[in-house]
Amino acid sequence: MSSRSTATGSAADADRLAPAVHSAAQTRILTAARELFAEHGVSGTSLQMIADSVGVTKAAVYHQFKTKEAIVVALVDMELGQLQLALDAAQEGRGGPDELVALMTQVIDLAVSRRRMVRTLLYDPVIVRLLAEHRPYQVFMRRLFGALLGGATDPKARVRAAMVASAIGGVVTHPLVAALDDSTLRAELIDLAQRLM
Amino acid sequence: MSSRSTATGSAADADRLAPAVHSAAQTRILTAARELFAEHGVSGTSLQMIADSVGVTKAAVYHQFKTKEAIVVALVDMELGQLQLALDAAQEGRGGPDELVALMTQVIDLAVSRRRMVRTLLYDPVIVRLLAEHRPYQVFMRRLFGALLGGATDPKARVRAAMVASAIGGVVTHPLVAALDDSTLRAELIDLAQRLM
DNA sequence: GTCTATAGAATGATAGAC
DNA sequence: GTCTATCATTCTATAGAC
Repeated sequence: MSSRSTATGSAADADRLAPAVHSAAQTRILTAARELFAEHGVSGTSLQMIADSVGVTKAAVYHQFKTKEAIVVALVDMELGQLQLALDAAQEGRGGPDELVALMTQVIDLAVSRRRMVRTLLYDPVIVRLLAEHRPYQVFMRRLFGALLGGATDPKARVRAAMVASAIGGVVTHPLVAALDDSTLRAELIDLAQRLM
Repeated sequence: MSSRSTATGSAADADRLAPAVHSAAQTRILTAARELFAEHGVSGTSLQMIADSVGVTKAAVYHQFKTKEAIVVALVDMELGQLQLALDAAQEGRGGPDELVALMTQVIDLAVSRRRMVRTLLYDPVIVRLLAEHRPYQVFMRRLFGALLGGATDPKARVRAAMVASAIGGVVTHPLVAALDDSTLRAELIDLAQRLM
């Protein structure tokens, strides 16, 4: 029926990231914005650039999204929504070390397939602030980190979890592996991640 | 006398990052800019913000640095200059696995002590483009990656090197370890990095 | 080394027509 | 859903006085 909300993991329904539906025009804008944000960052991307990339005027963009921040929020919702599904899938068969391995694999799959957006999502100052200030994002990030930490909160566990998380996020954005194709990168990452745990 | 320029390592003198000398006024501006760039990113920081932070007008800032990019370049020079010294020190006693361990330790020290700037340096789109387009930076990054790869260029080595590099860079900026003090963080990082190699 | 004042372009955002 | 036209604000950058 509804989602579980136990002490160990998933959030209550009210705190879940709601999957938003977008019109065709909105989708065109979001697709262009994703590409531009990935290349220039959020602050480095103007509404004029987005409008030009879509092939419409600024006014048309503002008709679809009230503010620039609304575009950022819609994009973050989409990306984190994917991550939420991955986390759900990993926690499906609950408990044990299997959960962590499953989570790792899911996250690696996602990170590799969305390489271009990962850096922006993890490190762009505008998005970092957004994630820190909006309740639903806070709740989700806590759940994700919780799964990564597996209950522990000591320095050793924190550094290890931070390392696994940023190693995955960092590798897929690293110039050294820019030329590698997705499947090679994914295979190597899974191999190395398991050695880290 | 002058620096070595063998096949394996250091760059010729002409390609080394030259240590610039700055006036007191310039240093005040660079210090303020470093803090603001770290928090808002380069694109998210205006010259007005820098001027306000220093306590002068924009015109005074422009008197010290001809353009905003000149400020970015000066900052990147300073930070990479530190890294260059660390790389020099690590390659002092040449060869063997010792070099890699020494490099790791040096880089971790630097990354931990400059936590706030690391994210900007590694991931800010403006700086990423700067590093990719300016010759001296390209040369230095190649040298650094070369030391990290230890000669190998296969996918496995690339992913491993990218992982070590981004694990260090990523961990020190990660919210999970924000509360840890420098020495704890450094110790845990060195421990984990060695297990990665 | 810093100021006032300003130029000229670009920014985010809105009103109203089609 | 998109357009033209416009607003107020901010942006980088410069000229010239002190």
